[in-house]
Amino acid sequence: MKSLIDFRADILKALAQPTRLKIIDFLRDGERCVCEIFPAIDEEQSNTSRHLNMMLASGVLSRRKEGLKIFYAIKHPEVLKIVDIVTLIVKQEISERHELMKAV
Amino acid sequence: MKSLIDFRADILKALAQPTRLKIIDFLRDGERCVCEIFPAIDEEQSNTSRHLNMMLASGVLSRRKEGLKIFYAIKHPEVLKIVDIVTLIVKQEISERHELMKAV
DNA sequence: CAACTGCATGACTATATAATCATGTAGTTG
DNA sequence: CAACTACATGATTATATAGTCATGCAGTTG
Repeated sequence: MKSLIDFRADILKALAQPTRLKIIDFLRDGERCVCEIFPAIDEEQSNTSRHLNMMLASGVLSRRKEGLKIFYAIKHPEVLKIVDIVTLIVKQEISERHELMKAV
Repeated sequence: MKSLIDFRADILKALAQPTRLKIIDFLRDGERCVCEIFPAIDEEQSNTSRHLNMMLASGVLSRRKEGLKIFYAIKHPEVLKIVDIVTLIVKQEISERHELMKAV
């Protein structure tokens, strides 16, 4: 049986990959069908589909069917908050490493 | 060369693993030496050391030497914010899945 | 300086992950 | 119903990751 900590790791893992981050970024403005997503992030349809299903399973995305198309959306708006905080940390890290370079 | 999105994935990856989450949780109250950390999270010293070094490299932890001991600490307080948000999402997910069970 | 302490790392194993190509399938349309 | 569209999935490959055991190494102490 999965513990609470495993669930937390699953959510974070669902965000911790470049292709998936690109998808999250693209879904910021709202739901999109797969046919829009994979060209936008420049990945294969099959690969994109796997990542979408993975994020669906871990509870990061939600899915809606409409005719032939399937629309994915960010399920919890908090996810975007996380991504934004990470962006902030990265900026701090980069400017810090930049300072270290200048010091040499 | 690494892109910004790769750096973001690296930070998230550093958090997206049960053993590392346990370490983060244990470091909430401040810096600790390795000799305190690995018994607290009930992992081998070598394994703990690898995870600590990994989180150090990705910028999640900082390190301080003092005699024989090496103290690790959470470098960016924002990291705790992220973990807290994830906990919130997990709780929402679990209560939602609980509702689904009742519906059956 | 010999023995010890605290941590890191090499070598290895088992497992997970990401990506690709080909194919399958549900639903739509002429 | 045949052809098509949009998406998912099987099979495979290459690479990454987590963990273990043994060993190395820096710094401390008697």
